Amino acid sequence: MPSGEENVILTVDVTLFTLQRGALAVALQRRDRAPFSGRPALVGGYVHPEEDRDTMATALRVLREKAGLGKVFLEQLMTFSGLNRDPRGWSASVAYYALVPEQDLAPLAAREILIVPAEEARGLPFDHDAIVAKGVERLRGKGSYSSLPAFLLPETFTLTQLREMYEKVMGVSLNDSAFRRKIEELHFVEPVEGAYSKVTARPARLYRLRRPALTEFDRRL
Amino acid sequence: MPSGEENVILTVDVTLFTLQRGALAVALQRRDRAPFSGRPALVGGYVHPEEDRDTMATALRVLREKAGLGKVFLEQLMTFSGLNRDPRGWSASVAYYALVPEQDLAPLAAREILIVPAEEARGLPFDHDAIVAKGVERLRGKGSYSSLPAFLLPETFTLTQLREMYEKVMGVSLNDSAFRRKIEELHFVEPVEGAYSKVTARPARLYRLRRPALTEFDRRL
DNA sequence: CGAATAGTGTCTGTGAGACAGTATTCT
DNA sequence: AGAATACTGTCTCACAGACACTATTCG
Repeated sequence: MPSGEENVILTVDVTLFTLQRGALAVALQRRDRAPFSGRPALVGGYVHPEEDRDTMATALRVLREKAGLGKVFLEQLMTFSGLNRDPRGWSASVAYYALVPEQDLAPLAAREILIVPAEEARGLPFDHDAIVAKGVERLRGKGSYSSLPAFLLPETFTLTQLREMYEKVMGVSLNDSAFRRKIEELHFVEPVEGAYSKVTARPARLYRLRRPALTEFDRRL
Repeated sequence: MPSGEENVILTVDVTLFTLQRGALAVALQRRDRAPFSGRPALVGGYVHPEEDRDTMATALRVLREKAGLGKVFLEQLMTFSGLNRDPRGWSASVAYYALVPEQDLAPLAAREILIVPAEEARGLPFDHDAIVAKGVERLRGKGSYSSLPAFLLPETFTLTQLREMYEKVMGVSLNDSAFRRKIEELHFVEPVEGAYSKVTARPARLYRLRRPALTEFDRRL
């Protein structure tokens, strides 16, 4: 029998991304217990083996219990581990990232959760700085060849909103007509019959994702 | 104090990729203990917290102890977890994948390790089928926009060898002159001064990676 | 010399950026 | 009408595939 697998702490940490004032932001929750009690950190918690089907279930439960969030886009990022990341001892944290449209953030208000711009999420406890950095990196990378940025938008959106979201996530500016062409060709979104957004001078057609899950493209947007 | 984190099994599993007879293959090791004793499975083992700095160290140790391998390309894939993947109970396995040139496989011979084509690695115990599938997926995906396939080649290689490796990993055929142009532009490899491979009719210039680590490209190869 | 493979030069089609031009709504 | 934003059409340039052509070695 192997000897050394006792006393390993297994947790899940979620980097919850959203948009705030037009910039990519992450949710930080003030910790209510030691270690680092009172300090803002990623939303996370212990894996409960008797309750959680797997770590994805842990992430969903943590989002529900600690942030009041139900359906969100959630994907595993990577696992961070080692002796020094948690003062309680050797630990492994399976990190996830979630994408939540700004409109769906209402449940967070009651829960001591701050939304801070992604670049300002520094000096966090544990190795949460590294987790956030990795999440941003993944978001930028995968954003350019997948429907990922669309999950930061409400269910229906205009092509201008979609382009602007890609621009914010990828940190570049995109040519409008080329963008429309590519969206047309990739057809991972479809127009909602007869639905128009009326917030701008000329009403714009509303689109929605054709599939509820992430779509990856052959080429970059 | 939280209640449910005891008795969680934490392991590491490594999908060791190599090339055999021109096709992508994985290393499987006959298990020497329960569960699934005697069945071929991925190379893996328990995390030893008092010995392993982190799970990457576990992977390196397991490769050293069980496969006799030292320096190999190693990257985290993702973590697989849940109640049903291991008959011993709720477990989490941090999966890694390794790339080893065919020439470096000598140490495996003495160790009950089989090399089987990636598509034939089916019916493995635990959820190792899923881990292999995810590894192949990652390899194919990342191979097209990074120097990843080069890590399956010996230290120096010809451009024809490099192209063929990309073709095998990505499962497509590439235009030779276009490939050479892109390699030139991306310059993640450099010619070795005065070194030529003499295995073909006309000797070919030998190249090596400019950086020992993975390089990601802006565009696809 | 011919076979075989390495490596180069050039043509062409496709697709992306640029940007002008048209459409629709509001004040 | 004019502003503002949505959307479309077209020009051009760059790049990738195709492929012919040259280079070098061996038998």
